[in-house]
Order: sequence, then C-alpha cells, then structure tokens
Amino acid sequence: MANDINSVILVGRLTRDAEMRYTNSGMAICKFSVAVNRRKRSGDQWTDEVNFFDITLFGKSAEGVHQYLVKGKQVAIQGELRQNRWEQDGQTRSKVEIVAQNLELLGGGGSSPSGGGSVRQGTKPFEQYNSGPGPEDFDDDIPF
Amino acid sequence: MANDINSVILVGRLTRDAEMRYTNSGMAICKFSVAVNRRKRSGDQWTDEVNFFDITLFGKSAEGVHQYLVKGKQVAIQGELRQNRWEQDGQTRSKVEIVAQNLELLGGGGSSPSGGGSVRQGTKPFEQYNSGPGPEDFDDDIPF
Amino acid sequence: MANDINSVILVGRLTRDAEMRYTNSGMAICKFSVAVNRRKRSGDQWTDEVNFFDITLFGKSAEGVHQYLVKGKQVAIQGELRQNRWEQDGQTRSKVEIVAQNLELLGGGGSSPSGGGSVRQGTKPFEQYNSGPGPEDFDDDIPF
Amino acid sequence: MANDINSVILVGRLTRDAEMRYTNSGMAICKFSVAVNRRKRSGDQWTDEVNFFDITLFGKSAEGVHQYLVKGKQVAIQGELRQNRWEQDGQTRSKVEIVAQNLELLGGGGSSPSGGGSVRQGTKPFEQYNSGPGPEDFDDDIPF
DNA sequence: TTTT
DNA sequence: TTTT
Repeated sequence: MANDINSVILVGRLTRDAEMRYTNSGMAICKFSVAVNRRKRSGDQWTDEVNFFDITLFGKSAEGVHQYLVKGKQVAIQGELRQNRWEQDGQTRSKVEIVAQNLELLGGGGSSPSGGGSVRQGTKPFEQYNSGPGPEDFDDDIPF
Repeated sequence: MANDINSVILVGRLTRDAEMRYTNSGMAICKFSVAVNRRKRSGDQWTDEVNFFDITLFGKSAEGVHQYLVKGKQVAIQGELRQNRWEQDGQTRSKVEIVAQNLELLGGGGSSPSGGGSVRQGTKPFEQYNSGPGPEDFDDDIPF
Repeated sequence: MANDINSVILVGRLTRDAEMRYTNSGMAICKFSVAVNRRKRSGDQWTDEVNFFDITLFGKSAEGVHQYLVKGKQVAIQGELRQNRWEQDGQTRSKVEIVAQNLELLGGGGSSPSGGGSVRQGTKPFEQYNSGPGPEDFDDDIPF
Repeated sequence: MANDINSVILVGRLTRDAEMRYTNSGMAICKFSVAVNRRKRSGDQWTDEVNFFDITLFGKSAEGVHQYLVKGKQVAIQGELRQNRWEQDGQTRSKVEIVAQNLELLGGGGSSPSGGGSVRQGTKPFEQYNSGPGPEDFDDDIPF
C-alpha cells in the first residue's frame, strides 16, 4: 500500500502551557494547542480570524522541548495530519490533529514564566528539535 | 494582527464523488473527502493506516475541476488548515478541514465513470487548478 | 499541460537588508538572501551547517514589507521554487530561487536600524503579507 | 544554534533514469532530475513553463526505490532544500538541490522499461519510501 | 542537459 | 557574498 505525502507547516502561539504525559513504556507525549491567525478580507476591509489546532509531539524531543512550550510562545511546526478516532456512546468520533516531526522555537513571547508556578528555569536555551520515533514505533498503549 | 503561515500538502484518493453546491451569490463550493495512506511500523513489521480528511475548494476552480473529482481519483492538494466552528445543542463544536488553494489531478484511478449515473464525459483532460478567491472574498452566507 | 505542486517553506534570517527594484511598468521586486540553519549529526556529536537561499517577493506585498526586511530579521516564507535561466558567455546558466507568496515577520532580530542610513522609522509594525500577482501577471521586462 | 524549518514538496516527472552511486562505506546515493510544470498567465492567456530541479535520495530508501525511478515517471517528493558548495577554478560555486526525505511514486508514466537495457524486473511494485539517515549520519566522504 |  |  502507498505511503502518501502528508505534510503540514504552521506558525502560531501556544494557547497555554504544554501538557506532558508518559506511556507505560515511558515514552513522552507532549500535547498543546496553537493559535494560528489569518488575515482575511470581508468585502472591502480586512478582519482577523483565529484557528486553533492540536499538536502532539512524541519521544525524546518532547522531553527536551517541553519546558519551553509555555503559553504565548511562538513556534513553527512541521509535521503531519493525523485523524484520531475513538468510540463514544456507541458512536465513532474523530478529530484531526498534527503530529509534529520538527518544532522550532521562535523569538517572540512566552519567555517569562507563564504564571501558575511553572518555573521552568536553569536550562540553557536551544532552538529546535527533530522528532524521534512516533507512537507506532513503540509497542505500547497510547491513551489519546 | 499577524497572518501566520499555514500550509498543508496531501496526496490521496477521493472516497466518493465530490459534491457541488452554490452560495446565494453564485459562488461554487466543492467538497470531498480524501483517503491518505500511511505506512507505519508495529514492532517488527509494517502495517497500514488510513486517514480521512475533508477538503473544500471554492470558486472558479471548483467549477472547472469538479467533473474530474470522482471516487478513487488520485489528487495532490496544496491548501491551508481551517477550523470550522458551529453551535449544536447549545454546544460549540469544531472540525478541522483543508481549504484547497491548488489541486493537481494525478494519473491513477477514478477515470472510469463512478457509478450512480455521474456520466462525466466529453471533455478533454486537464491537470490542475489554481484556486481563485476564497469564501471571505465574497459578501455571502456560506452554509458550511 | 499540468500545473504541478511546488511548495517551499523556510524559516531563516536575512543576511543583509533587502534590495528593492522596479520594473518599467512600476512593479516592485524585492530581493534578499536568507540564512537557514541546520543541526546535523557528525558521528557522535552535533554540528551546525548554514544554507543560503535567494528569495524574491513581487508587487504590492514587496512594497509593504520591504522596510522591515533588514539584516538579521527572522522571517518565515511560503513560496515556490523557481529555476532562473540566462545566457552567459554562450552558456546557459541556471539558479534556483524561491518566489515568496507569503511572508511572515517573526519576533527576533533586525529590529534596530541596520546601519548604513536605512532609517526605517515611523511606521506601525505589522506581521505578514500575502503576495499579490507574480511577475507573469505583468506585461513587462523583468531584469533578473 | 537553531535548526530552522526547511521543507519542500514537489510533484514532477523524471527527465531521465535515476543514477545510483555508493560511498566508500556503502551508503547508496540516488540522484535524478525532475521536471515541474507551471501554468502561468502572460497578459490575457495561459502559457506553460518548466522548471528542473535536482533531487538526491540517500540510504536504504534509495536502494529500494531506484529501480522505479525511470524517465517520465511521475513522483511526489517531500524533502529539504540544500545548498551544495564546492571550489572550482579558485572560485566557490554553489547549487541548490533537494534532499528527499519522502518519495511517493505516482500513477502516471515511466512504467515501461525506458530503453537502454535497464530491465528492472522481478520485483513487486510498491508506492513509497521514507528516507533513512541522511549523508551526515555516516562517517564517510560523499563525493557530490 | 531535460518530463507528460 | 552571508544570519542569530
């Protein structure tokens, strides 16, 4: 069967601090939501629209970059679209997310502690992470 | 406000014939769903996974390409992610779709009539369409 | 004939202030070079590599964004690859460039005047530009 | 230092059969050129333009897919831009190429043997290859 | 140097 | 010819 091209790139800002979880086998799963702005024309003038997308980052890169993924932080993400499916009340529901393969921290925003006690200190800054293996590369239950 | 980078590219096949609608002002809206295959590793062997994504194409390009968008047809799509939001039972629901800006018809599949009487004949083939204006470029109600 | 998918996205920093020219018909052409960094593995450790790419931006968007395109400025670019060809000493030479369709100014760098008298003041910041028409949309000689 | 976003996607056709080479350490390097068509407007009518881009594919994926990469074959490529630099007559020259990370064989073209005795037989078809490691993941001289 |  |  084919492995079709599936590639997304977004620039946006985190809507809140990223959340970190671990599978039973110890693989890190970092999840966050990103606000992507769009300038659009309504008749003769310009208005703005925001779109929110859910991002997931797996493995070693999630661990490394997690502490920088705070509310308001601007990031560029390269990844692929994934359709998550699950059962709920006997119905099958689905949701489109982005699995990040590459994440670049950008200059603006979120550099100060984002309140709530998430201190995030004592590390020297870095700028990007290439994703390691994805979820399918582990024999594990991943509780989406 | 910013206009953030938002770009998707997919290669996949139509799950059924595309549907065509028109707004009150006469703008065409072509909608279809695309199956995107993914080869993934489960432990030591390879399995396949399908993801389905909803595509919308607006305007002149929709009219031109609609007749070729039949079940099984392979296409490459360049566009942007859009988060559609609406109210339902007092709840606000949302769904991620792709608004196509560029669509390329690829060689394989869907060339024979896809049943259901959709004859689609008598035209010489062409290969691609650049999208014209999007929905925001019209003063119109777009019934998503 | 086909219109094939051709899409590039880069994040990088300007190596110097952008240059502005105009065609006879008055269309703006803004050119600059961007440094794109790459972390790569050499055996057991990481080194860095820089790649430089030439960007061209046409039309109205070039005029609007030109003043912000100063040395060191970080930008995200969405565009397409173009192979420029010309004759030189009876030989046909060619060079790959990126024609930007979308440019987003990012937070970091280049915000202070970049020396050389390029004052660039008195405007309120903005964040992005969608490209207007490309060179082929004008009946004009474009001196690349 | 940063690892900047750098992503290209092209659909096009091979201008001739791909060439295969090996480094001293045995890593495969597959090179080919792709013709990417572009429909453009000249005043009031449409003309066509071709752009040619050089693609390199490394490692295991190169070995697997090489035999299908024949003249005329249509492919979709996801990869990154790379600026190759070398010395020539005391001058430093450079050239932009695409290093493929993902290659999808598309339906059309190149399926019959492309003359010249390149038999290419005895394998069951497949559709895509994820690139393994790039050149920097080997301690080797890569004669570009 | 070029593909359909 | 090069950015942080």
